[in-house]
Amino acid sequence: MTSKSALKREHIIRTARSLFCKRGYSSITMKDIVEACGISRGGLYLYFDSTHDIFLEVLKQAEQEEDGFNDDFYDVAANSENSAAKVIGFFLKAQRREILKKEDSLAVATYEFFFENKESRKDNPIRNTYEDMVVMLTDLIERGVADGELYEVDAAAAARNLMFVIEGMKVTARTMELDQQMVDQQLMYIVDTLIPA
Amino acid sequence: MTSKSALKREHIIRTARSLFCKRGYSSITMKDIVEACGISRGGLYLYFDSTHDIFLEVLKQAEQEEDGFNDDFYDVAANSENSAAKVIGFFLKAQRREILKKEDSLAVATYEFFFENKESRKDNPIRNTYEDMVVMLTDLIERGVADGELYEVDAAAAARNLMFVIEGMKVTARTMELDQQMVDQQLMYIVDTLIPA
Amino acid sequence: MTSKSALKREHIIRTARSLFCKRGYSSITMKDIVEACGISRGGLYLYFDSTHDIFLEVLKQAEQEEDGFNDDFYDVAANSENSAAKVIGFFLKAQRREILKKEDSLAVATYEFFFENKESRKDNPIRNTYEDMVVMLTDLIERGVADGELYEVDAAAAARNLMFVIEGMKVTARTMELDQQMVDQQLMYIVDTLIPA
Amino acid sequence: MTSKSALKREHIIRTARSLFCKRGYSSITMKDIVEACGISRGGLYLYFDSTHDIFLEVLKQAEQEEDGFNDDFYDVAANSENSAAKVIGFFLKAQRREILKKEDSLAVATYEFFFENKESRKDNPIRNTYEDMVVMLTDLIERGVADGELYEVDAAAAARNLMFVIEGMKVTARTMELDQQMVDQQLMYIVDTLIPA
DNA sequence: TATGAATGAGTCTTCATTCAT
DNA sequence: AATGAATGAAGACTCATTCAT
Repeated sequence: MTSKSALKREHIIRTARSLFCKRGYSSITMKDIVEACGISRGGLYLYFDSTHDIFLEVLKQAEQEEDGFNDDFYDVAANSENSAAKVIGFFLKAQRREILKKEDSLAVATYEFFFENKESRKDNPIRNTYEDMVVMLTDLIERGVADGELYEVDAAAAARNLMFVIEGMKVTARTMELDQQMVDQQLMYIVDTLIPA
Repeated sequence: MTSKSALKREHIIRTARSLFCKRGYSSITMKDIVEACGISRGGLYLYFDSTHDIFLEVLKQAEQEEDGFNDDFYDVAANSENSAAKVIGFFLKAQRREILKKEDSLAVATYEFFFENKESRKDNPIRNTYEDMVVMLTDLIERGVADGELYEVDAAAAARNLMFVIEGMKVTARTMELDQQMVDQQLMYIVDTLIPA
Repeated sequence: MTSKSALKREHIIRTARSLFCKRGYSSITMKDIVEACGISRGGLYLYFDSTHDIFLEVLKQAEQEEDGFNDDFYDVAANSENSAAKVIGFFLKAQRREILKKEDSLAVATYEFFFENKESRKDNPIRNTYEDMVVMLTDLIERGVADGELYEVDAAAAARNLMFVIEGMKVTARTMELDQQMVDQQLMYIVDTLIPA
Repeated sequence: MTSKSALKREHIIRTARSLFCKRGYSSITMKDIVEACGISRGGLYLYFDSTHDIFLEVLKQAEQEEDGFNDDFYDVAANSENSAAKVIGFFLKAQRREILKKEDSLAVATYEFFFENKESRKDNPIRNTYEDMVVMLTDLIERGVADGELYEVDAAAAARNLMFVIEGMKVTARTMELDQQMVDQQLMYIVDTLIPA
């Protein structure tokens, strides 16, 4: 049975998450969260000491969901029936969604959080998930190269390159303008540099 | 003639810039700037109404300096004596510096600023300089392709790809960890996808 | 039979007392006591309504212990075998300990409590014990004077004088500095003014 | 010319002082002072950072006034025309006022302050003034003894004894009850132990 | 122009106290 | 009896902004 207290904690995290998605990290105050949750000032402090702590929790939870995707991705990648090209396509499609996501994205909040918290950079859920992804991509590309499906590229470098392009588009979508067309153009370009026509 | 007032304005902008470099955009207050400048509270308001306005001015000035570089780059690129490969190398070396710059970089402040100011995204100096760069790179790559110096790529897509990888590394260097080695690996990789060995 | 409830009450009082000894009266909150006792917030309120009430109870109990000493003192004083000088020496030695006691003393808390609670000044356990002591000392000195053991002093005034010097040293030890040597000097001085060499 | 700012500072100190006299130290908040002064919350912070700092200033000022008395006392004591007995009488009369002072006394606030601030005990204006007084009294009693005006007492011990009795009465007047009669009785007693009839 | 004192709104944080279980 | 979640009032502190000089 989930205790009432655990449910409330959940409620706070979910509410806070939607605030962080809408308005980023830096500008959110404990008061904002209190009001959005419809609880008392003191009540929030029973569960969390600061927006920093709350965001960490939001991140942790978001990563768990993301890990779900990664697991799926891993399964797909591990299945030798699927060609590397196909898996890469699957991956890019998912990333495309992330890049273009507006309402529901923690991207801006996460950037802001890590700008402010240099200490947290080394060991945090985001970082770990990120590195996992690099490893999976590297393996995948290696396999593709071995199978002659992909160009003869340095798999590790290519994997990271992919990640940097995606990261670059993610941040550009949130600081300048980035339309769907351009994302598609880029993804296509990446595919072209990896997969012989 | 530079009036006293213009000098003071300059002084404010320069001082604020160093604050923004050190501590980003969001956390800087009018009070911080007043204190760093050694002027009076009221005095600052004679010149600027908010940190927002000041940052805009800082950006404008930073872009002017950058334009200086762009002009140089343009000259180098336009000089038909220089091979496209050589110019791209020149460009990448400059970007490498930007990516790894710690002390003196407005990157974090700029990200924070545009995260908070969605309105400013469409028309701002950064954006314009950025687009100028894309155009120059596109021209350059086109020429390289035409000369048979580069692989047969879609010049526009390749130019943007370059920019996204760089942007991705810039933001990663400021939210996670990114060492010089990895930057070099990536730049090498880019070169390899463009320039036949 | 000691009920469970009475035991808990005891536990609270004892725990609170050690807090008051360590940190005085004013700064102690109900929360502090709850946490030190390891009981629930609501639980404490079943027994006491405020730190004020708790402190009163602590005082009452402390006075009972002190009354034990006073009874002993009274017995010693009443025993005509003991010279007045000897009894006074016995008394001063005990006071010396009190004055210099650091860890385990309620002195600061008591001062703070009565500073804040003017109403309680007239009738409280401290006051009563104090007056008992004055009476005992007065009797003792009277006897000593009658026996020719002490100088011819006004016994009531001398008794109070003794008490004021002690009080003065007690408070000085807790607001300024007061070393053991000075206490001894003073006790010696008092003895000299009372007892012919 | 006294600047407006210095006047306001003065105003704050005077207002705070009367609060400290009325209600002691611990219970006074920055808000209390703000309201008593009729200024804004932020306004007070322009001058002082905490009640601690304000009280220190109040003490400093009070000590300056007290030093005025001490100077007078010193002059009287130094004038060889005045017998030691007369000077002691002068001193005791002044202390009598202090002990019985109700409205206008910083005594309680000062005790509370030093209970809370053990660090400040060693070097603070109160302490210094106190030690000055001990020295003056010691000199005075020494002289009185030399002149045969006083009993043959240890001057240093007698001076401190005097101070402790006074301190004892001061604190007793503020934690229990102490009427004028008892004070007079005690002062008389002190005189009797020092000055032959 | 320039100053810096002054304001007051906004946020953080802690606690006494209550109350459903 | 006992728990501990919840509340809301209270106080600390900071800043953007104004204004008299």
